[in-house]
Amino acid sequence: MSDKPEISNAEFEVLDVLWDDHPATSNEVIARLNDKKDWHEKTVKTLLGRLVKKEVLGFEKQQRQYLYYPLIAKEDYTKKETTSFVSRLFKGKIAPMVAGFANQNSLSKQDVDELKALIKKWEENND
Amino acid sequence: MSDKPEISNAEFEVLDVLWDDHPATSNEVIARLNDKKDWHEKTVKTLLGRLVKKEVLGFEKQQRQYLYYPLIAKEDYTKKETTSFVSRLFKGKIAPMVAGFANQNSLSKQDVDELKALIKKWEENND
DNA sequence: AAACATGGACTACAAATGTAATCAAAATAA
DNA sequence: TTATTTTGATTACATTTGTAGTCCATGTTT
Repeated sequence: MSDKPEISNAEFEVLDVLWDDHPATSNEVIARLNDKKDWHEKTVKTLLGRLVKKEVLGFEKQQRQYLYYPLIAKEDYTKKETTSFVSRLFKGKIAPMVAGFANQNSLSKQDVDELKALIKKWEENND
Repeated sequence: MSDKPEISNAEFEVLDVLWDDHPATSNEVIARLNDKKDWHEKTVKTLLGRLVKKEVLGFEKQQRQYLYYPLIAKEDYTKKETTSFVSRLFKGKIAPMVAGFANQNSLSKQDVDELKALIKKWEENND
């Protein structure tokens, strides 16, 4: 039925600023990307166009400009990506991935507290 | 100094069977991939060649064939990939990623136990 | 109104990627 | 030994991706 979008890295950056706040004109997107990336205006417009063609973004005309907005929720996207990432690299097991992460990066107390909260919630639902 | 390998999806599949067991001839790799992927022999060989060129794989000649083996550890690769994944999609915070995962997939008791063990270990080292 | 600026559409083009086929040298079979 | 097979090396080719440039219609400035 519906095809998985297959969003490239560069496209993702564009989509991400729209997730942050939308709708937005191409110029707003360009301006916001300017902080992070050193992309030519035309490049960003190409990426916007590609995302529209991929049905990842929609837009509505405001006079002569377009107001772009995401057609997929960041949450949905990240969940799917995470599932496939964990499945590819960690045989679908989340703990080894967290272990590798913790080992490479430093976990803050807050990270740990949040994880504990998650676990607690899980345990409440599974007893 | 050293370049990040930039391993494509197809290349990753090949590398992954070599992580499972190596060294291996191209035919062994092809055979093992056959279970998962429906790739032509020539395709796999191309991928092996590209991985060698990228210095992700090494090989030594055994008579006329090559015995391929990984030049990078899966553990190192997954750690780096995980860090960059979490950083891109979750602003570097591990808990939201686990939350999204747990919400999309079902966590087993074992998953939770492993997470708890990780946390415990962290707490022992940080008091 | 004439000239210029702006915005999206279309075109460009090299590198990476997926997916093989062809070639040549060596090993093997007839 | 001659034909055939096998193996890696080289070549092929469409698509995707990164990164813009050009065209054209419309909006804006003088």
